[in-house]
Amino acid sequence: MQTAFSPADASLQAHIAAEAIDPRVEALVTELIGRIADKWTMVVLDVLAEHGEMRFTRLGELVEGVSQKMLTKTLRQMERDGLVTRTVHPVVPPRVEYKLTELGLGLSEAFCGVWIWAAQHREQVEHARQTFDQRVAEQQK
Amino acid sequence: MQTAFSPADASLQAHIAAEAIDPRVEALVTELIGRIADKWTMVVLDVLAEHGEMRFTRLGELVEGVSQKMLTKTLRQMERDGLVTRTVHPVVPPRVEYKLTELGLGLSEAFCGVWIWAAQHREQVEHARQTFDQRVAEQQK
DNA sequence: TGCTATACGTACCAAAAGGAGAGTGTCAAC
DNA sequence: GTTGACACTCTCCTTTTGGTACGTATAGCA
Repeated sequence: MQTAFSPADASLQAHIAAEAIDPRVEALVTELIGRIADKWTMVVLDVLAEHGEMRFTRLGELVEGVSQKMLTKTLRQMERDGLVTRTVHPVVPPRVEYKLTELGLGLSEAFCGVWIWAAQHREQVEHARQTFDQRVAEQQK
Repeated sequence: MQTAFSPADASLQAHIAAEAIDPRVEALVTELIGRIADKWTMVVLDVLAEHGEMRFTRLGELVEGVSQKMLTKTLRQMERDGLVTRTVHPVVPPRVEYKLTELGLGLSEAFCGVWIWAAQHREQVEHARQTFDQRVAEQQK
């Protein structure tokens, strides 16, 4: 066994100082973030935050590149996590509306900081990548 | 072809209003976030932000559950993206120190909001999941 | 009698992620 | 002479992810 280094832990304690330092909190938070921070969830969150209530097909148009399968899966997951509500109108061609809950809206606001950071530092990251790749290429010569 | 809905887009324009509305910006930002927001990168970012400079093995201890393979890969990627610096001391048992750059530090701060949100709303999410699962189970009866 | 639209569900399959475990090189300590 | 520390690297193998394509129900329309 070389995987999973020793369980010495207790990190992150300073993070939310007044909040609980529950031993399982970090694991749960990590899992939550891991689940939320996949590509599609983030984009759907973003589109929904900007356009409000929306139907399935329209969402699929705005979330560029997503397949129907993934959109369905992502929306189900978000519904399960309480981030969106799914309203089915029992009409002839089915009509389903998706909308962010308060919880989802709050998350999208929390993520806003990351979006802004990414937009502002995009060039720096790209430059760093070029430099790194160049260095690696030279070492291999 | 049913995948990838029509390319009607132009979303997110309001996001960083004054900033460029470059057609490729969104794609690049999305890719950047997608890369950054994987499980290990986030945790490494967090641990490094709290403990400062650190060696490989120690990092592996604090990032609970990570395998050496994944830790190496994650760190290489972060180095490539300019988030960490890797300092090799050419001594007998190798000694390598990892440290966040300004860029990495900035990102960890941007992510802080998400951490806080996750910690604060963990119970709500768990409750939503239980409700959802129950509803699904009842529908299948 | 088809045809279309909507919001999926499902079967199949390829690619990627990621864990387990062993190997590597070097030098110092026992 | 062998063991151990460190920071990996490599191979093998399983699991997960995600894309493609097709199926489905219903009713209005031509």
